[in-house]
Amino acid sequence: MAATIRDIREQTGLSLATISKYLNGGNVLPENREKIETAIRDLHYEVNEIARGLVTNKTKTIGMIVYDIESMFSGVLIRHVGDCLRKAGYALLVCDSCNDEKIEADNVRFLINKKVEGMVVIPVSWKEDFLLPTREKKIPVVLMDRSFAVSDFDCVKIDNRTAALRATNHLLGCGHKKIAIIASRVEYTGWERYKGFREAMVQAGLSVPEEYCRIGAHTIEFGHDSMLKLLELPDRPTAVLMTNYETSLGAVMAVNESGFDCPGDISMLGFDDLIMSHVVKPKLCMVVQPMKEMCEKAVELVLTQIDSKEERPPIELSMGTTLRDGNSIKPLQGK
Amino acid sequence: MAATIRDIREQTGLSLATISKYLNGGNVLPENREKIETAIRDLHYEVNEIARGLVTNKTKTIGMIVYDIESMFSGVLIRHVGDCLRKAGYALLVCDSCNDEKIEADNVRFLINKKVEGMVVIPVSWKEDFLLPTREKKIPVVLMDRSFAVSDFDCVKIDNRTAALRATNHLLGCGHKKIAIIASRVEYTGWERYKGFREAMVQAGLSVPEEYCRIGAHTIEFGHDSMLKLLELPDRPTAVLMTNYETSLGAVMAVNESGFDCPGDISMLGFDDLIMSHVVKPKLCMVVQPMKEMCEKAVELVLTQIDSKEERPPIELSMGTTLRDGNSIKPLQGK
DNA sequence: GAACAAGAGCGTACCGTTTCGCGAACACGT
DNA sequence: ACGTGTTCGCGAAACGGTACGCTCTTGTTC
Repeated sequence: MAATIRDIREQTGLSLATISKYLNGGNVLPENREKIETAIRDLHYEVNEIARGLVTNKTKTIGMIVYDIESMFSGVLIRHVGDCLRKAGYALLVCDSCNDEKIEADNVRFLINKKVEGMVVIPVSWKEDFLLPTREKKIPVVLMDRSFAVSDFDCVKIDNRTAALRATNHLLGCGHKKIAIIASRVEYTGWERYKGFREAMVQAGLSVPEEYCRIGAHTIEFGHDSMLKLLELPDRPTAVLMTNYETSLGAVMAVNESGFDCPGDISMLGFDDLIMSHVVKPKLCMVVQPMKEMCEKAVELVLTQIDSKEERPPIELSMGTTLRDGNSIKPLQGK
Repeated sequence: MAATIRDIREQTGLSLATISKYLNGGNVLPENREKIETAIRDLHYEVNEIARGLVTNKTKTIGMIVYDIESMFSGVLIRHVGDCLRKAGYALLVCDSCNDEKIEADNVRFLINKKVEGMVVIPVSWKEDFLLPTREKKIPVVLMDRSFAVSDFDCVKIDNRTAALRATNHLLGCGHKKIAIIASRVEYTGWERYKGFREAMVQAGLSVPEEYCRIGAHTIEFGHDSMLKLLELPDRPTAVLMTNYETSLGAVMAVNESGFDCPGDISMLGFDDLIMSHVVKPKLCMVVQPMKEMCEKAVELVLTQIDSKEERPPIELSMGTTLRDGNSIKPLQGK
């Protein structure tokens, strides 16, 4: 059906090798170049990437595994990573882990089977075991947003500790002392943010009651429940720091449903602005990540790994964050 | 590096043909089956889908083009389509049109170049021109959510007219008479929903002032602006019907920022529930689509098109919707 | 026991590219 | 006129599978 390189040979009288050379940007005589180009036009020829892939052993495809494709956070990352890759001539194969470690491990095998040349992964699991198969096959991997305690993989993320520390300091600066935190237990990210929070509190000479620390799942539900529990405490906190997108969302939900007023009754500071900060009232003060830049870096890392054959130690990129103002924080006359 | 079918031949002493037959589920002698299986285990053999694709001319890949990957609506659809395809042994290549017709057209060409066997498309354009290349190559296409005025493609969507009509009747049933609508101008979907709305109003013997009809872009911004304008009218509507996800989101935003109260000052009825109806206060009453079922149908349609070689007239599937209760509608003592 | 059918295995051509080694043609300086 | 170097083209062998048509075993039936 479709024209092949052989059809071009027929029409031009040249050899396969010459035509192939032309297709790959090699030098051919102007006269032959002409012939080939008209033949391509006449026959509507397009190179068959499958056949090319068979011999070059390259698929020009990168796999991306996201923890939850329904999350807007994933969506934004997918868009930017896809854009960058497209510019570099690569395609993106997206897999959704549905927040499930088993599916995540399946995804890795699936992508290997699809012969992707590299992977960008926002992991669900706490351990890197599920990525082991990529090591066997020497497939470059770049983690995003989340990394592991001891990691052997390239990673692009934000400086979680500092971000949380500064966010907490902001609350402290507004006069808050009774600050609660909602964080995720499972991975490094949540843990680092939690540490940043504790550090700021210790520096301020404040102690944090057990019941102010809600460490749990990375879900809207957990954020929701945690916030409700916090609001029910006899000694309510005056401010809450939510350390990821999902729990921020859930917490906002809970406050809106509870009848409490933000910032009147409780101040809030969230993480990971997406459209959310606009849709909720009042506008949420948030820690925002440079998502586009992170994606550019991630793509850069995975492509350089592909290009250079030598091993190199893993690179961990820590990007800065900014604190975006809102009016979800009430200044307290302190001390 | 990786083991090939030829390595298996070495170890087993069988021929390529026999091994290939085994791999494709053919019958081989139990004794040979045994040999092949141990060889596969020993050598960690995995079939090379690229090579297989070259000869069978099949990639076992479906392309999906979504209008905006940052929209949760897209995310949900991607997840379900991906799930269904995976079960059928197909991979999903996702492309993001960024609400841009030019990018959309590029995406079609890109997917054709990637030799996908079929496409699932949530279009941005109002015309089907950009899909013409798929016709030339005889690549099956299924549209989702949005179709064209005169369409030559399979399509899975909801019964937009009825959905809007019933939603409007619900508002009317609550005693509302001054009902405004925010709809998208561009495609069939928005137009049908608008027609359903008009129909219900006419049936109720009510006229709709010009300034109550906000027909425009399919964006959060348009929803936001429209709602603000409606709230500023000297003769404010008592209820607003938002006919898609983005404008619903924008409208909610606007009300929250404006200081008006919902449902006290204004009642709202939205379209396309995603997590949104929980995160906003009060809980939004919404028209919800059977998204999972729609995806199952879409995949079914595209796969049957692939399997059967004969042409058949396009199938347009119209699914029913349900009206999900909330408390964003204030009952009026009418008449 | 011959005729025949069914089942299994085998060779080999092919899918559409790239790549490698080699040779032809040409230009140049001496 | 000759060696030298450069440029460009060619033939053929991969790459890793599938599939067609043939042969060779078996087992069954009369």
